[in-house]
Amino acid sequence: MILSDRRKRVTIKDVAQAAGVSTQTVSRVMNKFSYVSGETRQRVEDVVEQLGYRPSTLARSLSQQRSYTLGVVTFGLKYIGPARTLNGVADKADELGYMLLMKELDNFNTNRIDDVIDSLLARQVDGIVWVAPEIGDNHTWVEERMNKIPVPVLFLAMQPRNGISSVATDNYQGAVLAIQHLLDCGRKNIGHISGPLSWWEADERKRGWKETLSAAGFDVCEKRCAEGNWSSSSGEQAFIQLLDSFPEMDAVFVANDQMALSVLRESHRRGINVPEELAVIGFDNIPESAYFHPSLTTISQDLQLLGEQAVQNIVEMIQARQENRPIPAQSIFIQPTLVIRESSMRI
Amino acid sequence: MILSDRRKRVTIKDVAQAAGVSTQTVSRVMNKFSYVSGETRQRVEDVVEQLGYRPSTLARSLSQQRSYTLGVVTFGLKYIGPARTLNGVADKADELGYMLLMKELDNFNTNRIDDVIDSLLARQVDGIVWVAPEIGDNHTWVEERMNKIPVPVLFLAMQPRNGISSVATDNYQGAVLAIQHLLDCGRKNIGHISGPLSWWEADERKRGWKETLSAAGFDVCEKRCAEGNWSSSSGEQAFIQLLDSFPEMDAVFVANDQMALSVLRESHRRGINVPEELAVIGFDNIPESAYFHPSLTTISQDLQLLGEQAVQNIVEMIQARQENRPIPAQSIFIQPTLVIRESSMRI
DNA sequence: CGATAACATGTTATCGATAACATAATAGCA
DNA sequence: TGCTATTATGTTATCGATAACATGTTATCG
Repeated sequence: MILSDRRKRVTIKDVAQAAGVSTQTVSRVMNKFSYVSGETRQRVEDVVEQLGYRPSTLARSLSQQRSYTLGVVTFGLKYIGPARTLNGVADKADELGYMLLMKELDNFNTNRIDDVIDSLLARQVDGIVWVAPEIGDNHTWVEERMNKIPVPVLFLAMQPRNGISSVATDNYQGAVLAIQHLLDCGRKNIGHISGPLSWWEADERKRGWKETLSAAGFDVCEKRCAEGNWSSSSGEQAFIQLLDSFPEMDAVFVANDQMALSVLRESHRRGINVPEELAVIGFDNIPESAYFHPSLTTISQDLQLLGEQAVQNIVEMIQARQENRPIPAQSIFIQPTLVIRESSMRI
Repeated sequence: MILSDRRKRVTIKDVAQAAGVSTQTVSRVMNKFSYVSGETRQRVEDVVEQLGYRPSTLARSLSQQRSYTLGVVTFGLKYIGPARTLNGVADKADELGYMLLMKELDNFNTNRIDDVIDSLLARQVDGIVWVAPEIGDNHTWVEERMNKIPVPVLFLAMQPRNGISSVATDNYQGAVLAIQHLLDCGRKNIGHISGPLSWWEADERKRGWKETLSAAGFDVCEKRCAEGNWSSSSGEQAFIQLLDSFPEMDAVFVANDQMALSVLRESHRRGINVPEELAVIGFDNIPESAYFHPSLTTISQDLQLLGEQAVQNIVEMIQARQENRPIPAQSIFIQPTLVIRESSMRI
C-alpha cells in the first residue's frame, strides 16, 4: 500500500494518535531494537498497515544528520564506460541500503565543481563518489579542497594520490598485457593509437606500451604512435597517420575498442590482412567487439566491478567516520584481463 | 568556499547571531524577494561569505514540502540506450534546477516496485521519471497504482495509455521508414529480425515491418521473421534461422544495431554480399554503426532528446500541480530518422 | 523482602530551515 | 496632522522524525 489518501501525508503523529501511543513508541516500532511490548508493537503495526504509513526519510535524515544517500558526480554518461561504472555503483548502493543523488558535469569549470559539491552537501549526502575522468589538471583542486569537505569522497579512475581514496583500473598493466601478448605472437613492430593524452588513463596505457617495448629491447620513437580522442573517426585518422609514419608496423595496440573498430575497417578497405599482416588489439571489451570482423582481441576492464568496489569502500569510510575510527585513505587498482580473439594471431 | 570548519555545519542561526539579526532575516536575504534594507542585506551577505554558510536543502525541503528533486527509476543502465536517455534526463534536470535521486531496478518483481516508489516518496521527490522499458505486462500495475502516488509520474518508452503521461520514440514509424527505404531500393523480399517480442518497442517495430509490407502488397508470413534478444549473439542465431526459412530474402530489417552487426559479420563469413545481395538496415544508430563494414544504414532515435523532453514535461506537471491547475496527461511521440549508409543500396 | 536491573512508555528538545503572524518605523497623502 | 500603506524586522509555530532524559512497572536475586 502506497498512500491511502493522496491529499495528505500520513505522519508519525497520525499513527501515534490512532494507536493511542506516543510518537516515540511508533518510532521504536519502526526502528526495532528497543523495548516495546508485543501487544503494543502489534497494535502499532496494524495501524501502520492500515493507514499506509511510511516514515519520511527526509525528516529522519534531518534529525539524524545522516541521509543514507551518496552523492554521485558523473561525466560523459552518454558513453558506455561511465554508464557501466554507474551501473555498478547503483547496484552496490542498493545492496547496502543507500540511494544515489546524481549530478552530471558538463565541463570542468572549477566554480561549477564547488557548486556541485555544495549542492550535494546541502542535501546531507553521507559521502561522494566521483565518477569523472582525470583530464589535464582538472583534479588539482582536489588536493586543496578535500580537507574542507566534511564527508568522505572517493574518486574513480584517478591517479593515486596520497591521502585520497580512489579506485581505478590498472591501465598500465592492461597495456603491458596487450604488448606482451603481441610480442608472444611474434610481432616486432608494434604501433600505438592512444586516447587523448591529457587523460590520465590514456597516458597510462601509452606508458605501458612504451615501457614494455623498451624493456624488450625495442625502439619506441614517437613516430610509432598517434593520438586519437576515443571516437571511431579519430581512430581512423590516427591509423592513417600511423600507416604513413610507421609503414613496417605489423601490430597495433589501440587504446579503446571504438578506435580499434575503425582500424579494422580501414585495414580491410586498404587490403591489409588482419591478423596476418597486422595484428590489432583494443581496450575495454565492449560487447560488440566479439562481433567485429575479424573479432577483436582486447583488454577487458570490469567497470561494473569498479563501481561496486567504489561504493563498498566509501560505505566503509562512512561507517568508520560514524564510529570515530581513523579512516586510512587507500588507492585500489583493479586488474584488467586479456581476451584473445581473431584479430591477433601468432605468426 | 565550501565549509570553513569541518567540525560542524554552519547553520542559519550561526549567521543570524553573527550578523545580529533574526534567522528570518537571514532567510529573507538568502531567498531575495522580500523586504530587507540594503544595509542589513550587505551585513548578512558578508557574514554568509565569511562563515561559508550554505543553507540546508534538506531542512528547506522538509519545511516547504518540496525538494526540487526528481526520482528516476532506471533499468539496464549498462546498455547504451538507457544510459543515453539518463544523460538527457540529467542535463535537463540540471538546467531546470532539479537534482536526481536514482534507483536502479534489477528485475520486475512488483513488490520491489512498490518499495522503490515508496523510498522515493519518503525522500519527498517532487516527481518520478520512469526510465524502464515496458516488457510483457510489467506496466499493468501502473493503472491501479498511479492514482495513489501523490506526485506526478512520467513514463519513458511506454505504450500510450489514457490518463498517463509518457514520452516515447515512435518505433512503429521508424520501422515504416526503414521498410519504405528498402522498398525504394527495389527490394522485394524483406525479412525481419525482431527484438524480444515481449518488449513493447520490439513489437512496435515488427508491426511497422508487417503493416508496411502488407500495405505494399507483399506477403508477410512468420517465416520471414525471427526473434532475437537484442544481443549480437542472438542476432546471429536469428539470422541463421532466417536464411534457412526465407532463402529468397534480399533485405533484412534488424531491430537494433547490435544484432545488425552480427548479420553483417555472418553474411561476410558466408560470402553473401552486402548490400548487393542483401540489404541490411538497423535501428538505434549507435556511434559504432558508421564504422561497421559495410557501414550500416539505420534508424536513428534521439534518446538524449527523449530524456530531456521527459524532464521538461514532468517539471511542467509539477508546477501545474503546485499552482493547483488541472494537469492534462499527454503521450508524446518522438520521430526517429533514417540514416542511409552503405549497407542498403538501390538495385 | 527490599534493591537493582530490565522492560515499557512518555515528555521535551532538537535537526535547519520556512510560513504565518505580529510589530515597529517610516513615508505618502488627504 | 493624523491615517493608511509600505518597508523592515522579530516571534512563534511547523515540517516529520529521532535523541536524550524521565518515569513507572515488572522481574530477579542475594
